Amino acid sequence: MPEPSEPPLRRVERKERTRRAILDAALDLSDESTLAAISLRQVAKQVGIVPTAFYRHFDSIDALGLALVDEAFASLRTMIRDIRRGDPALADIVDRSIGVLVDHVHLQREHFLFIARERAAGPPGVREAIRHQIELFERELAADLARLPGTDAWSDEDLRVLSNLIVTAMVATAESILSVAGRPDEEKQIVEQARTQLRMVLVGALNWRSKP
Amino acid sequence: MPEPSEPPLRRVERKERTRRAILDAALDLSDESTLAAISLRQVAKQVGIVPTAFYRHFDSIDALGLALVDEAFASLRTMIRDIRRGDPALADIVDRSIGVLVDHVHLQREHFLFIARERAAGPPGVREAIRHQIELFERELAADLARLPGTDAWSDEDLRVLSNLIVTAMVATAESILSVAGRPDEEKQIVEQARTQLRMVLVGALNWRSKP
DNA sequence: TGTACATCAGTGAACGCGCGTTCACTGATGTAC
DNA sequence: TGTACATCAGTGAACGCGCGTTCACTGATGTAC
Repeated sequence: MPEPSEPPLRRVERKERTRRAILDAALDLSDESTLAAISLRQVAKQVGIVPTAFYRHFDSIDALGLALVDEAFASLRTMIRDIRRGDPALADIVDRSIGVLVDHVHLQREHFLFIARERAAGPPGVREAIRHQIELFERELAADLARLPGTDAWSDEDLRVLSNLIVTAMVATAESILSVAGRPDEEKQIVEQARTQLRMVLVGALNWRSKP
Repeated sequence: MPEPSEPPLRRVERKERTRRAILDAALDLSDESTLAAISLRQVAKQVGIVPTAFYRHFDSIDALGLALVDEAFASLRTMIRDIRRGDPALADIVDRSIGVLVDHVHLQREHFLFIARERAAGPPGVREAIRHQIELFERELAADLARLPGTDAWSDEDLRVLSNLIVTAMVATAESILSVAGRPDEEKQIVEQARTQLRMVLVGALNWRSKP
């Protein structure tokens, strides 16, 4: 009697598996253009289900988009946790942060692409959700910055402004890395550029408030 | 005998007028989502021509997209010229540059929206064209920065890095302004934030190379 | 100025296709007893 | 354990619609003589 290596899946497990396949297919297909341009039928075809079965999992492509935003930012949050881990000695904070960013851009390539693209071109609800998540990141970064030595005299406002500048530069760095995928020399240049930028910004920050 | 106020249009003039109407309609329609999601028939309908007449002017929606990139950047270049005009006294360069940017974002709202959106989500050729144009801006800005006092000892590389950081921050500022359209209070905050960021970056730049 | 012909922006019918959504259904899985 | 019924993920036919593209055309404008 052959030993069954895979126990049969429960109904809920099968459903979850199809849901995953739909999310993966949508992420994959929208990489070719954008969420706004893919059809329910394309997704269903790629998953291997009949178009009407889609409705058992999502109300619309827009609802699917919001689920993808949640997923993408969940994976970004593990990145932030990695950056936070270890002590924030100012000396190597730049190198370590950018190192983690680069690693995650490669590991979570599709999620970064999705966010970069739909932030600007997604359905309104999706854009809004992404904007909100990025704002949350800025707030967290501002709180982290407040813990660094040398920022004691800073106003909350200035912390947020600096945080926004850093997040903007990091988003742009991630986009640049994605746009030169497969050309390691150009990527190295971008990474080096990001390091220099972050250092320049920190030099500016450390010399801030000496002026008005 | 009534005096004819409008002389009859030549055939080439009529054609040019239709071409303009097509470009305007495409810009208008893609504002609702993205170039990748609008159809030739939607454009034709908005212009008031039959779908097949579209082909008298463009080979495809993609070709139309490239024409829009050219137009959008032509209008951006008038902005750059405005910023360049007048002497580059470091004192008010930040306020003046951001003032011009804000004015142009309002005047050329649709062009800025188009670039922000299609940069991330447009057809590949369109993305490429936008990326190229932004790179040209960075080079020009680097050349301008080289003429400022205090950058004599800078390497070309560092000038490009600083230029990229500034352009990135300004693109992000333009996007933020567009996203809060019609809420002047929030816009004021964004503009104030952009000023502070640019000053922080310049403080960093002025103190650069004192370090390694 | 008048005539004959060429150009060409825009027309309109037609095509096959993929779209989102409706509906009644099937049949395996789950549950109550 | 066995039976009877409920649930529900996925099916398949059908709908009306908008899509890009083809083709032969019209008729106003332009040009040559």
